[in-house]
Amino acid sequence: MNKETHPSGRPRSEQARAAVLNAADDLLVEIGYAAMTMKGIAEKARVSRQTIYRWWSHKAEILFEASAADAEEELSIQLSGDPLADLTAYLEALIHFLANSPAGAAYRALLGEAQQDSAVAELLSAKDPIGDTAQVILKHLFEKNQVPIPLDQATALFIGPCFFWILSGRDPAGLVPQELAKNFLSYLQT
Amino acid sequence: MNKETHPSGRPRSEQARAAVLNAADDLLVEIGYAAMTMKGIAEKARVSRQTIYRWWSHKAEILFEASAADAEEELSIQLSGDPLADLTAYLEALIHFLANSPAGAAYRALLGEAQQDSAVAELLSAKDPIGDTAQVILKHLFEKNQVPIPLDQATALFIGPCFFWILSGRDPAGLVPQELAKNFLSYLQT
Amino acid sequence: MNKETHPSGRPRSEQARAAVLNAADDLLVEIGYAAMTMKGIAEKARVSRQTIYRWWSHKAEILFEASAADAEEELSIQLSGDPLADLTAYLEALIHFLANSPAGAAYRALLGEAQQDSAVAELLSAKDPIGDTAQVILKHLFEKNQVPIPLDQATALFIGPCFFWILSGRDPAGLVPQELAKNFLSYLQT
Amino acid sequence: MNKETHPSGRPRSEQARAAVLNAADDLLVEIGYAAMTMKGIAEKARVSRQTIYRWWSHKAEILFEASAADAEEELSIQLSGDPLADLTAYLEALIHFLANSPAGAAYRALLGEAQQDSAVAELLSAKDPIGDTAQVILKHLFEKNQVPIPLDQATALFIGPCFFWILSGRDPAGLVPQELAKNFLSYLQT
DNA sequence: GTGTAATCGAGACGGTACGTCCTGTCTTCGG
DNA sequence: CCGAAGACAGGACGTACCGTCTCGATTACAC
Repeated sequence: MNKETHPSGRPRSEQARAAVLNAADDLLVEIGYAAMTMKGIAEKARVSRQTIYRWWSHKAEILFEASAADAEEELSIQLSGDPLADLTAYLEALIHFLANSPAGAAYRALLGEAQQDSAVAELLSAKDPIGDTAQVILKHLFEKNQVPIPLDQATALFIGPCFFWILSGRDPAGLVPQELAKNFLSYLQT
Repeated sequence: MNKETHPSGRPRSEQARAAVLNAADDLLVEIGYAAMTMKGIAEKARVSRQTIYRWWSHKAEILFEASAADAEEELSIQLSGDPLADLTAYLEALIHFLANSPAGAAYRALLGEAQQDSAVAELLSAKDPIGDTAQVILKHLFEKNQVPIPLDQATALFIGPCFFWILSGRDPAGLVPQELAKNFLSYLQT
Repeated sequence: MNKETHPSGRPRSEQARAAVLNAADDLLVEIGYAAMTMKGIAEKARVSRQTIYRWWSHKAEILFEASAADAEEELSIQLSGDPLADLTAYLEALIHFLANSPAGAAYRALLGEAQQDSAVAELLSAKDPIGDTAQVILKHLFEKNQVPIPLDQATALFIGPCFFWILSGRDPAGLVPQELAKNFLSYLQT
Repeated sequence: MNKETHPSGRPRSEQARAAVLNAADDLLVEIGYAAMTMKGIAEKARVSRQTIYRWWSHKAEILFEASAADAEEELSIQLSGDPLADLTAYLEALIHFLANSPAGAAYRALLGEAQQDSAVAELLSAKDPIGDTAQVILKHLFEKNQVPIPLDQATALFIGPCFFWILSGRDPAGLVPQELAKNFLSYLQT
């Protein structure tokens, strides 16, 4: 038996699920997170409101599911092995993600919501697209050298400045990824 | 003289203004930003809804006005002249502000809203309590030494890690202000 | 069969409909038409405001639906066949209706509103409780004798004096139904 | 001393009074009675809201004062001495007044309000433009002949049918003043 | 002239209803 | 059991008008 045994009754409609996630994605770009409503998503997806509430509890949850894969992909870079190049590449991807990508807009919206709503906060800490991908880069980097600080603190030092810069509304053009990467590397060698 | 001559009509009630700001402050602590409503603020302040809309356009604007002074004060530290001590003290204040203070909760809420609402974004960039106070510390620090990078980028490097750490929902106990300050100083000397 | 097949979705709640009409009826008696509000009706009926707006557009429409049946009944008299007796009985019913009955108060309110609001005017002309019932009496009367004037003009001659007397605020005790009926009959014989 | 001795202080502005009455008149024609507001009148008249409330208590009161003179004039006909001609002329004036004149629209609005608001009812019964003018005609008519019924009841018989016809929303073109007058005269001779 | 007093405009105040919107739940029918 | 449709109670939205209030400015009469 390879298939999950179906309990009984009509199975969940994959079509409805996809329609909801697509609608959420589209609405985020079209009208923004704040203006998104459960009702709006349902109508855009041509899906009953009840169906949405059956499978998701917040619009945050929908958006998270809708954008997680995109976020993961946008922040996954090809590792070259050259530390400076890899760090720079990651920061470039991160800046683009946070400042220009729809998935990044979703992330910023969710992070904003997470400041107030602990359910959203848990969602993000369970699977943090930025923290997770950054750790992959750093873990690879640290395998060669012995490093004096914990991985998550290194992550904060690495991406914190970019994060602050963009979330506080500053112009992303003012950031120079290579400088930031160089600075981070020099710190590690201290 | 120096007093603004009253233009015409009944003057604005200072009592109403204060009542609204206090009500907003109280509600933030009691029920949180997301659950705050204009109606709720009006009722708590024993003020007409129209009176609120006459002077503020968003709950964000009210909260901003209500918490700006507190934020400013909490982030203003006594400068000792010792760079490491001053930076450490500021970071301690910042961490407490972001993680534990009501004014900090207001700030995080506003920052979250700013990701979606450009009106709130402007509000914050016009008078950013964190950026502004951090710059004061750094400006003072830089007067002695020539520094190779612009002030605002130095600010990002200085506070970015803390900022990321807390906003991404990590435990503030994991931060060691003195280490962060030391690291920042060592970077400056490169 | 003869039952309307239910189109789709949850069917309209008969309970809510009745609660609204009752609430409107009660409020008319308790506080009067002018003081009635959509909000007040909703609260009294323990019904959502939206539910009211879904089915009625004005308070006039609610009141009309609530009082139409009562009005019809109060103005329907048993025909005896004796012209003078029938006309007198109708005028007595009409005077009581206009001057003392809640349904009559509703009618007077609607007629007042109709002077300003064409939507209400249409409502009343589509189903005018007074005009309609009076015509029934007169039509029956006219079957025997040939009558030289149109039915609606005869109606105006018949009930116009009572109508004017009461709506202009005069004391209904000053009206003598039998005299009015006698006068009307003598006119018909001219 | 023929002038009321002025008590003290600034005297009432005749200009403001006229501006308010004109504004009320204009607004009645432009937007109708229901849409008229005290605020709207004040703004149209370029007058302070307080000034209005100082001298009038309802919009009904304003409108009454604004239209009373017009109503009086429109319903005052030149008496020829010929009963049929005079009655017909009056009914023609009445029909035009109720159906087409702005002053008549004001009257219908006030009468509608009077059904609900006793303050307005008193206003109208104190100085009823229709009842009063009709009585003038009838009183003159009755001076010659002995008449068996009270004046006010004769008034109701005379104008009631027109009154009902128009207020119930029927087309005034369906009324034939001369027929009504003839009918009324024949009744008097019974 | 110099009060004194009631007027005027302007416009803010606490209230309250408006009609709309969205929430999350429910009740139908049909697949 | 799922899903579409849509009605339900509830409650916030931002607006409008209510009638009252507090201003400064104006305009009369009385001293």
